Amino acid sequence: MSKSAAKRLIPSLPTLPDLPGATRRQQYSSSTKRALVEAASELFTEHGYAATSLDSIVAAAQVTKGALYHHYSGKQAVFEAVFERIETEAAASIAKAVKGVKDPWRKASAGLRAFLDVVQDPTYRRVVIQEGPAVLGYERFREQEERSSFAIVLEVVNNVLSAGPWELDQPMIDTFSRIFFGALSSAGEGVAASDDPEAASARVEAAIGFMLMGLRSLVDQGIEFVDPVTGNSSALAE
Amino acid sequence: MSKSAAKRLIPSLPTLPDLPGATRRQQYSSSTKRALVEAASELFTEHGYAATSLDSIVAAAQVTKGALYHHYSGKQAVFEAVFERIETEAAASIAKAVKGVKDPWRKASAGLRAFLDVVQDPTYRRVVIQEGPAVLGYERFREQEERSSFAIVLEVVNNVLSAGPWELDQPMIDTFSRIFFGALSSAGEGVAASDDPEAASARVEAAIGFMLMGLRSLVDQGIEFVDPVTGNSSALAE
DNA sequence: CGATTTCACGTACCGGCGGTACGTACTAAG
DNA sequence: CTTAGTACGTACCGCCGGTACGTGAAATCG
Repeated sequence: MSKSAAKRLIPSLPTLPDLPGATRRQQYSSSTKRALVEAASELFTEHGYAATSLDSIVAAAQVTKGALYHHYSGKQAVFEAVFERIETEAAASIAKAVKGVKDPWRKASAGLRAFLDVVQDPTYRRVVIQEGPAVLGYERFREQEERSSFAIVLEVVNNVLSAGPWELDQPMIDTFSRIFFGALSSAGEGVAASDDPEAASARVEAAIGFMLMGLRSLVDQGIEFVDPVTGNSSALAE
Repeated sequence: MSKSAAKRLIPSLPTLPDLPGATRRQQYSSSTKRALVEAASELFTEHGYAATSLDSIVAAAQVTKGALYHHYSGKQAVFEAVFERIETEAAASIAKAVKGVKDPWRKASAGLRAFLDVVQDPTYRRVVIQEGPAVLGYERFREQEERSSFAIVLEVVNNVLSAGPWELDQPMIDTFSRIFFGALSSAGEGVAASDDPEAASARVEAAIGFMLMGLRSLVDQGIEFVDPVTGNSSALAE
C-alpha cells in the first residue's frame, strides 16, 4: 500500500480571521496552534494532564499528531502553551483591577478581589494551581508565575510596605510577597472548593483585610521592623 | 513451555524483625509493603511520579509486579501510601514541637519553625507539595492534609485567635487557618528553593512574626472584627 | 500428621499512549 | 514554471500500567 493521500483534514477551510498582515501559511499555522491550545485547554481542565491523550487533543482540534508535533515538541510543550495563556490572561485581569488605584491599601484590596475572581476559573485552578507544579516541575512553574501573577502581587505588596516607615530590602519584600501570594492561592482554593463561594470569598476578604489592618496598626504606632538577616532595624521615618 | 518456577525471589529471607505477635505470612507481607513504599518513596522523590515506572519500583524493592499488585490496587495507591507516610511523619514532627507550649503566640512561633524544617525535606516537597495535588486530585489531597498537618495549623491558629477578644465561628477560623497554611507552604517552598535557606528561614519567621504582631496589636487595641457573613461584630471582651 | 484451603507472591501477555520517521500537498520566491 | 521550504498526514515503535493466571509455602482443619 502506498502511504496514501495526505490531504488536509479540513477541506472546507474555515474563516481565517487571524492576523490580516500575515501570509496564508502563517494564518494556517497560527490558527492550527490556536485550535490545539484551545482543545488541550478544555481537555486538560476536564480530565487532567495525565488522563488526556494526544490523540484526543488532536481529534478535538481536527488535526493529526503530525501537526501537533510540527508546532510543539511534545505533550508537555502543549501544556506549557496552555499554562502560559491562562497565566497571562489571569495576570492581565488582575493588573487591570489594580491599575489606577492610588492608595496602597485600597489597591491591595482591589487586587485581592480580582485574584479571588481569577481563582474561580476551573481552567486556572486545574492547569495552574493543581497540575502546574507537577507537570512543569517546580522550577519552571516558579519562573512562569514570577513573570505574571506573582509580579503583580509583588508590586502591590511593595506599595503597601512602602507606606510604612520601614526600609525593606528586596529579599524581605520578596518574602512578604511570597507569604501573601501563598495565602491568596490557598484561600482562593478554599473559596473555589466551598459550596458557598460568595460567603467564602467574603470571609477571605475580611480575614486578609484584617491582617492588613494589623500591619497598618503597626505602621501607625511606628513599630520598627528588625530584619533578621541584615540586622537593620528600620526606625521611624523622620 | 511451562510457566516455570515461581520461587521466592529472595531465598535468603532477611531478618524479619517486624511485629513479633504476627504470623510469618503477615511478617512477609508487611515487610514487602515496607520495601515497596521505601523504594517508591526514593524514586518518586528523585524522578517524580510520572517518570517512575512500576518496573523500577519493584526492581528496587526486590520484588515483582505481582507482589505490588497484590498489596496495592495500582501505581496511584502506592503513591498514596508514600504520601500518607510522609504526611504522618511531618504532622508528628510539628505536633511534637508545639506540644506543651502554652502561650499561643509562642506556640505559633514554635509551629512555624517546625513547619519550615519539615518543608526542607525533599521527599515532603516533591511528594506532598509538588505532586500531591496532581496525582491524588485536589479533593483527596485536601482530605489527607486536613487530617494531618493542616489540623495542627488549625489548632494553633485557633489558640491564637481565641486569645483575642473575638468570638469567631468555625468557618471564619477555618478561613484564617487556610490563609496561614497557604502562607506557610508558599514561604516554606521559598525557603527550600533559596540558596541560603538559613537566611530565608529567618526572613520568613520575621515576616510571619511581624504579621502576628499586627494581629496582636489589634487585640491590644480592642479592635472589633466584623464577620462579613454573619454580620456579627464581635465587641470587646469586657 | 495428612489433606485442603488460603495467601503471597511470580510470569506472561495485552492495549494504549507518547514519540518518531518519513512521505506528501500546498505555498511563497525567483 | 521551477524550486525550495513549510505544514501538515500516516504508519509504526517501544515503553509502561494493568490483567490473567499459575505456583509453592504457610495456615487450617479433621
